[in-house]
Amino acid sequence: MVSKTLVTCALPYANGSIHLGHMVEHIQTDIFVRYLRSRGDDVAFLCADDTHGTAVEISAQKKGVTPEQFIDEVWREHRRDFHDFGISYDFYSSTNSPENRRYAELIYNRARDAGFIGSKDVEQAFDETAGRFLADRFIKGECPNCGAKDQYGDACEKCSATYGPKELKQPYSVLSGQPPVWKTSKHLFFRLSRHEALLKAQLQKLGFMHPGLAAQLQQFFDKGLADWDISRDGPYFGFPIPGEDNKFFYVWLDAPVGYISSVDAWKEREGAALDYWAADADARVIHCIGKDIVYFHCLFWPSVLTVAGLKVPERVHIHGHLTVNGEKMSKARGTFINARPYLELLDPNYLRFYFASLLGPGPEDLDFSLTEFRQRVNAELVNNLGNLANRTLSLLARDKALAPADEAVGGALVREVLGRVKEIGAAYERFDHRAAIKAILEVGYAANQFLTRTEPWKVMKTDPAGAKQALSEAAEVVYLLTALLDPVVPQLANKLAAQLNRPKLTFQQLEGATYPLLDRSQPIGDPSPLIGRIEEEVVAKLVASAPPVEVAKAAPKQKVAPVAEPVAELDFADFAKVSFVAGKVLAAERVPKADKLLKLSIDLGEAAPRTIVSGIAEAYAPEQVTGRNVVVVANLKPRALKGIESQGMILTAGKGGRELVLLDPGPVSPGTAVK
RNA sequence: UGUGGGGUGGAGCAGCGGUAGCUCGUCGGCCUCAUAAGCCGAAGGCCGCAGGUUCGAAUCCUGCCCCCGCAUCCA
Repeated sequence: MVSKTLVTCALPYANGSIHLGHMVEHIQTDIFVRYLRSRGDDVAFLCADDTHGTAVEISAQKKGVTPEQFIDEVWREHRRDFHDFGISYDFYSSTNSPENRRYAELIYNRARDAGFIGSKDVEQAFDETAGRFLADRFIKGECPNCGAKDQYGDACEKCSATYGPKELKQPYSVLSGQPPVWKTSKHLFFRLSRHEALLKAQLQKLGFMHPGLAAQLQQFFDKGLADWDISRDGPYFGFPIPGEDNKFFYVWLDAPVGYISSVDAWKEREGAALDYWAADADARVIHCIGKDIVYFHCLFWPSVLTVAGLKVPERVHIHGHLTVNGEKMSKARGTFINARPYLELLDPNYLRFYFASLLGPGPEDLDFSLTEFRQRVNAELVNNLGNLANRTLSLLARDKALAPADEAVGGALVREVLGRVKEIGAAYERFDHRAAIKAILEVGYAANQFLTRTEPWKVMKTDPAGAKQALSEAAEVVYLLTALLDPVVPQLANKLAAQLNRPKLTFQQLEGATYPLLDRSQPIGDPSPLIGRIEEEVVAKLVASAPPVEVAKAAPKQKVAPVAEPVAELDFADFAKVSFVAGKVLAAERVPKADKLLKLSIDLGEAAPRTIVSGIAEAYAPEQVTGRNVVVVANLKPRALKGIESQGMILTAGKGGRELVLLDPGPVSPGTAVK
């Protein structure tokens, strides 16, 4: 058993606000950490903002501030959000810190010395106006294959041809609109492939990660581990690479380093991190991440740490994502709920309890259903547990005195609860918070039953001592709840403790504890309702409240969320160029290896039927479309999809996927123009 | 199509070889200390489908269907 534990959450990207999706991770980890602390472990709980990269730079530019100013403001906001949700970070740092730079350099230098850094010349587009190299997605032009305009530099969205950005015709920079020039630049690569055997072994290590997800990573070995481009040419918002001229670490290199450097920042001591991260440190590291960034944490990160002579995490706990009312959080549906609007409407303990009651140890998604949220929290937290405390303490509050413990009469209920403490702690430890909550609720039921059975409010009139005895035993259970509930709803545990007029219990104290736990000579405090119910109207406001503009894209920054461009007005002349024609589907078949595509043969009244590939396979089976009349855009430039040339497009209505309907021109003969 | 996860009463889940269970919700009754809380009871399921193994399968095996995520991909 090691003496110290470092626990981290994934570093939120400094390009947007904290939302309820983030909170799933930070709340469950906070529960885990609070349990470990309660049990007496020496835990450091750290996190930081991930601040570098082009996305942040561009956001800052748009706002007319420097990147440093931008991330500083976001950092304050993030820190406040987490604080207000009761996330008990020992320190919340930033990757744009001197400590982080130092460790990024240290790791890089060690990797280089170990021969793990290679270099390769990469010819890249350069924007002379903007004075910077252009990543593939910052350069557009005409597809060399099909001539489609405004295609990105790596692949054509129209004909799915892949090519290098240099092959684009009429290329232009997205930043300046000017044609780029071609420059060769040296890029540095991390030789991940050298660690294949080591990583395979790492993934097999018991308890390191979810076995199913480890199996999924197998595909990367099958494809062959690719070496990893870790350098970007300046100007780039990040750290310069030592020994190189105008080269910077790619943001994903220095981001996880934040797990290390935040220890130094927290301790305000250079090298403090090595207490945890040195290969032989008497400590363990546990990361908590979402399933979207498994690759980085379970392949790249262990490899980097190993080559740098540092400790590989003992455990990477991977959780699922949050859906709202069963669907992905969406701005359009108003279900994209940020942390701040939630806090303005509702007590954070509700959400902490609700998430806890749903969170299992695995990577399954969990749903924030508004009705479920309100019903469960009201029934379980407020009615069962909150009311238990209140009904017990209210009766006791008449003179605030407890009965002396009498083991001959009482203690059965308390002993029963004590018998479950271990199980509850074990559940918290494996992130099976819903199992912990379930057990705690059973404690609540048992105590409520006990009160119904002993009827102290009635007995009080005939046998005051007996009633006191029963109430005091119930109060013991409430006292136990101060420890059991503390990881999930710490503020409420504090409140209970205050009403009992005692400090709250810890799991450590509960270990080997026996009845009675309460010092019966000490009076209790003033009871009051623990927490009120969630009102339906308030929950409704949660989704009704205008969703914030900025969408925080959790981790993979390389995927920039597409911004909906306003639909440009179209001249009638241009519109008239489009030829809509009625057609009849003669045959349809699925396209192999594509679950959205159907290959259709369509009669347009021409000499030969057209082949059109359409993304309707999720909504229609081949036999369902055969024989149907459809509307076809007949003069669209042909484009290859999955190697099949599609000679047109069929019109559909709906948002896509399964929700999609073919437009029917009615009973007209193939070739009839549609206007 | 590949890959991972999953299909158990209205909802969310547990059970993973031996009489189908928990919470929420619904309905009925009891109680009145308590935040219109609590307690008791009821209705509601051929455990995705079809085979097989077994004395016995929700639980093991085989095949299939459907859902979700990732990959591919959606003119």
